[in-house]
Amino acid sequence: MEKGISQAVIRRLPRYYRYLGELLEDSVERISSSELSARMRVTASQIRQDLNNFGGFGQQGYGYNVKNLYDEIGRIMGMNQQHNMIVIGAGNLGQALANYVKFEKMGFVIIGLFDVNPALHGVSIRGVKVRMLDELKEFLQKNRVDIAALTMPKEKAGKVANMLVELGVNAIWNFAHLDLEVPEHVVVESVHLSDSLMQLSYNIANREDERKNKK
Amino acid sequence: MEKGISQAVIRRLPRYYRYLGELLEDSVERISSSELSARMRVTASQIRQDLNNFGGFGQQGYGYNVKNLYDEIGRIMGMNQQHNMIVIGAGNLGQALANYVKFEKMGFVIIGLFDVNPALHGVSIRGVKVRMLDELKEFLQKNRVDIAALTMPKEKAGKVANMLVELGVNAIWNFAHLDLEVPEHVVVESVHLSDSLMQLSYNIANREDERKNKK
DNA sequence: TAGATTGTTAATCGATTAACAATC
DNA sequence: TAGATTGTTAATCGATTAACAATC
Repeated sequence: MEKGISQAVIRRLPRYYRYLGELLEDSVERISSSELSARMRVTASQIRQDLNNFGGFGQQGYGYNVKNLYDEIGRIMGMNQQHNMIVIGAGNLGQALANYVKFEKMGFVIIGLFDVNPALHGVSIRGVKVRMLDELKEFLQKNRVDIAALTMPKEKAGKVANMLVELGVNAIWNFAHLDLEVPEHVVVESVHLSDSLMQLSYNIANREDERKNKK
Repeated sequence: MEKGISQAVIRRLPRYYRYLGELLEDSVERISSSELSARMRVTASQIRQDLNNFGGFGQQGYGYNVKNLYDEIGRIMGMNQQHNMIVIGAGNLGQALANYVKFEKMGFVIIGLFDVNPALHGVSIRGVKVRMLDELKEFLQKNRVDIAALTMPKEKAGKVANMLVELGVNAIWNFAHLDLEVPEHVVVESVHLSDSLMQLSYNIANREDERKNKK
C-alpha cells in the first residue's frame, strides 16, 4: 500500500490527528484544507499534499469529512490496533509513562514494568506490578510485547536493548541518552529530553530580540 | 553574531555535543570530520557545513580539537551559563524532571516546583519544595526564572502559559499536548510524548519487512 | 615539502508552495 | 449550472552532498 513516505510527513500526522480530534469533539462535520490550514498555521497546499500520500480522502467542492479523515489518519498510524508495551526502568519517568492514562486510551497498554532496584519489588502502578529485570526473558516468552520503552540510565540501555532485540521485541521507545544500535528490522523512536532542552537554550540565547541588538 | 541558522542545524547541535563529550571522556584529542562522520553516521560534508555556520573551528590537515569544539558548541547552545528553571505540575513527569541530576550539571537548575494539588504541599524534591500555584506570581517577582517547564494536563496549560508570559517568563518547555499560542518574543520547545509514540506506531505498521510482503 | 583535511562553492536532491484543471 | 475545493503537476525554495582549491 502506501510506501516511501518521508519522515517529515509522518511527523506531521499526529498533529493532524490531534486537530481533527478537537474538531470532532466540537461536532464539526466537514473542513476544507484552507480552514484547517488557518487553524494549524501550515499551508493548505501542504495539508493536501500530505494527505494525498495516503489516498484521496477529500471531495472537490466539499472538503474533508472530519470523522472520516480522523479515522483514516488513525488507521494509517495504527491507532486501530492494540499495542502491548512494557516499560524498563520504573523510576520517575517510567512511572510517569505507566500513569499516563491517555496512552491506554490510544491503545498502548502497559502490561509490564521492570527495574533492577529491589526496593521497587512488589510495587504496583495502575495494577501493573514492577518485576525484576531478570524476569524479563520469561515474561517475553509468555506475553506478546509490541513496544518496549527504555527509561533507564544510558549505561544500561544499550545492553538491555540488545537483550530485547534478541528476545524478539522489535520496537523500542528510547528515552536513554544514547543512539541505539539495532538491526534494520527493529524500529526505534527516541525522546532525548536533554537535546530538547539544549535546543530551547539555543533559541533563548538567539531569539529575534537579541539579534536586533547586534545588527 | 551567528544568525539565520536553520532549526535543522540547531537540532543536530546537541548530538554533536554528546559525541564530542564522549570523545573527551575517552581522552581523544583531535578528530576529523570524516572520523566523526563514521561514528555518527552522517556525512562529513554535513558536519563541516553545520560547524561553519558558527565559525571555522577546524584546521586544515589536522581536523578539530575535541576539547575546543566541545566548548564552542556548548557556548553556542548557552551551556556556559546557568538557567533557572521552574516546573509547573509536580506529578510524575514533573518529579522526574526535578530528579534528573544531569540537567543541573548542564546548568539548568530547578529552583521551584508548583502544583494545584494540596496533597503535594510540603513535599520536597531534591531540596526544592512544592509550592501551590497561587504562590507563583510572588515567586516570579522575587526570583529570576529563565525557563518554565509545563508538565500539567493540557486543559490548564494554556492558561498557565499566558500567566507566565504576563509575568515575564519568556521561555517555555512544553510537555502538555497542545500548541501554545504565545507572543513572538517567547520561545517554546514542545515535547509531545503521544506524538512520538504515534510516530513509532506508524513505523511499526510500515516497517521495511512488511512492505516487502506487499511488493 | 607532501599529505591531510578544512572551508566553501557548486551540484543535487528533496520538501514545500503555487497554480490550475478536474470534478463534486 | 455556478461555486468551491480537491488532487496533482509544475515551480520554488531550502537542505544535503559532492567537489576542490586553500592551507595547515
